[in-house]
Amino acid sequence: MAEITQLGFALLGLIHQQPMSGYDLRKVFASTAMGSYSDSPGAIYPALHRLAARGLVRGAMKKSGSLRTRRVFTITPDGSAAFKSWLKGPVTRPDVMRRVDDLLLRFAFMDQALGRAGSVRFLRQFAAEIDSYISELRQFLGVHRNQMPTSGRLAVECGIQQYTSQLEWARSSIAVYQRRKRESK
Amino acid sequence: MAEITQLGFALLGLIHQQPMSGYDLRKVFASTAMGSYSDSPGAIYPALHRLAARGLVRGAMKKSGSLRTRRVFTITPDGSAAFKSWLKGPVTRPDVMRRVDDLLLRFAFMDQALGRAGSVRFLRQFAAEIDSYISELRQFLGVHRNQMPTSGRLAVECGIQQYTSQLEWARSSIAVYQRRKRESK
DNA sequence: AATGTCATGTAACTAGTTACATGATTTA
DNA sequence: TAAATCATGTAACTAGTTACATGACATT
Repeated sequence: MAEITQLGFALLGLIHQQPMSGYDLRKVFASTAMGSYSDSPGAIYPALHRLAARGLVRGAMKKSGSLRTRRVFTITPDGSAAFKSWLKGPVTRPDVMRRVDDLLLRFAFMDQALGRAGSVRFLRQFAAEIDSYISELRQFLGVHRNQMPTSGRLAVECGIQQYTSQLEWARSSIAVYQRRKRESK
Repeated sequence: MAEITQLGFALLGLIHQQPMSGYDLRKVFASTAMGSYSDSPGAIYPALHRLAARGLVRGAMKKSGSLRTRRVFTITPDGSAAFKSWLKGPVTRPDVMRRVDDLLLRFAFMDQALGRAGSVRFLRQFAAEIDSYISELRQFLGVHRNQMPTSGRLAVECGIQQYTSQLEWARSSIAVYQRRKRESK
């Protein structure tokens, strides 16, 4: 069975929060900080139908007042399980290298679906993987810095700074959860 | 005529630096900080053929010692022009929102192809666009912060920090070029 | 009456993915 | 001789893109 795409998981996550129609989902992508996903109907409707065909969501026609009938999608138990197992997946090197945005999307959904413990577990993995990738980038720079043009070197340095800022963020976010835990005692 | 993809420009940029075979290019993607591009033959060889079909690169068979004959690609004047016009393109909001990596790739090539002035022009545009996007994110957070789960809020804050670090990088990089300019006088 | 927005969808095209094929040459 | 590496390629599949179609209702 083909894998669920990032867009699929983004849809699943939003529907997990509350039932939504395709149109609602498009508006979310168009208007919130989740702008990295396409709000084009040619992407969203087929993706929703794929999720429905696997039984991860269920669509029901719903007349809302005077407007056109909408197909509102609700998550199924299977869908909820698939979503949570996606959230729980490990943070890998390729994720960190080329899909940090997707990792942050995963994290954004985490509290509600897995609770504080899940979020903290994710952040620790995230921090560890970033930390090790920063070392790799530094090493790369050390070896190649003299053969690189200035802009090439600066571009790599931008990456290092960016990951460093994300590492700090992850550590301070763990602290936020721990503070909250103490307070709730 | 269909547009050239990011992978296409990445290939064009590397070939612009020096003639290379498909195999060489794959190794670059697999071994350097340009890991965000696929090193799969099913992506690279067709992409090279597309560039060749447009006359942007030209491939020539070359026997190198004892190994299998390689097809070494060289950039053409048309290819060089297309590459430079890509480098000179504006830094847009969608670029900043979902393709910062691609922007940094563009920048990494910039020194050699456009010189210091081009790099600085790029950095100024980059900084301006990032700055305005940070404002947008802060505003979004201000409006929605109370309706968001902790992890959602933190995820947006991670984005803000990341862009802030990139903004600082851009400004200090401009300074690097200016210092160098003074020194060379 | 014309235009705009709500809402869902499809068709044609494109580029990327995985997996395999090919064959030469080098190393164990 | 078997396995690994060099080097290029193709086939089948997938999901995304742009652009269009459809029709109900709302606004001007």
